[in-house]
Amino acid sequence: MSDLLERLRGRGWRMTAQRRVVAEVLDGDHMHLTADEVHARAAARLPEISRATVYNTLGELVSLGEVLEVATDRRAKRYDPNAHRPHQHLVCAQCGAIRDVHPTGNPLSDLPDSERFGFTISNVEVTYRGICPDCAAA
Amino acid sequence: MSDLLERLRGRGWRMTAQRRVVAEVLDGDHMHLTADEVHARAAARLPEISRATVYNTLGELVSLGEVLEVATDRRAKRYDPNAHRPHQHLVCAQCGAIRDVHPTGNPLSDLPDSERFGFTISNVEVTYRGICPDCAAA
DNA sequence: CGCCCACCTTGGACCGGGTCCAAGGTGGGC
DNA sequence: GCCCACCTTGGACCCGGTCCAAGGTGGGCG
Repeated sequence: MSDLLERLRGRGWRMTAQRRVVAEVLDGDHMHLTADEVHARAAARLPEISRATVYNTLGELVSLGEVLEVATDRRAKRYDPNAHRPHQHLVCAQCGAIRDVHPTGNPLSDLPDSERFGFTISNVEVTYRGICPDCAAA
Repeated sequence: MSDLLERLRGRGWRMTAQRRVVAEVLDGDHMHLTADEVHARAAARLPEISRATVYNTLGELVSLGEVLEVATDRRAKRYDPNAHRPHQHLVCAQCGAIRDVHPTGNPLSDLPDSERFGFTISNVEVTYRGICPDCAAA
């Protein structure tokens, strides 16, 4: 994702200060930030960026396939910049910490035809839930 | 789930007309209703039942383990009365239809220790997404 | 190099699902 | 049959997210 900006420009994305800042925030640590957290970090560099623009930009990055939306709880969506390697998520039921994980095997092969009800399945999401070491210690 | 009412009474649940109606709505067809849909069906039998009571009752049924909350999209939570047989969900990406499915194998065994980051994992949710036959035909 | 317009940004209103609260009602043990 | 702990109610409120009309600007073209 490091040359994200080039790729976007190459796809005809008009480059603006706001979009650059949002892309750079995501490109930093590989975290799972909420839109509000992205907004806060972006605003630290570009104070008057609006919430609406952050939402717009995140939405575009998602539809360009550069960022993944993850909805592991019913609070805010989170944005995962690790869009180029397939993975699943491990979530702490207590503090909400999220880690990317890479299960072996293909979960799709666990679903027999008789359990597919004629659906054309395109995608499988797996969420592992448990208690993280920090919360277990506390 | 057919003697749900007995079980609840046995657990010291005070029986009221509202709770009975909500439990009966869920006990009917094994569907995945939203709270508003439960409210609508309950109100058909008990016209002045309030939204708040439906939410309270659903919340209690969930914490008693009699009903499962399923959050397959970011719209309303759905309530799954099939709490006594473990299963996963198959969701139509277009119309939102949901089916219970029973994959073979244990998805937990696909996650090597090195990918568990010290978490104590208690639960795995799998959501299969695709297009249902009806939407494919249209 | 500068113009110009298609596209972008903005703040604020609005939306929908859900939660909270204080006041009034009622199941069911005694 | 009484009484109170527990339940229900409607309405206010919360929060994440979306929409909109008005104003700003990147960057292709001459």
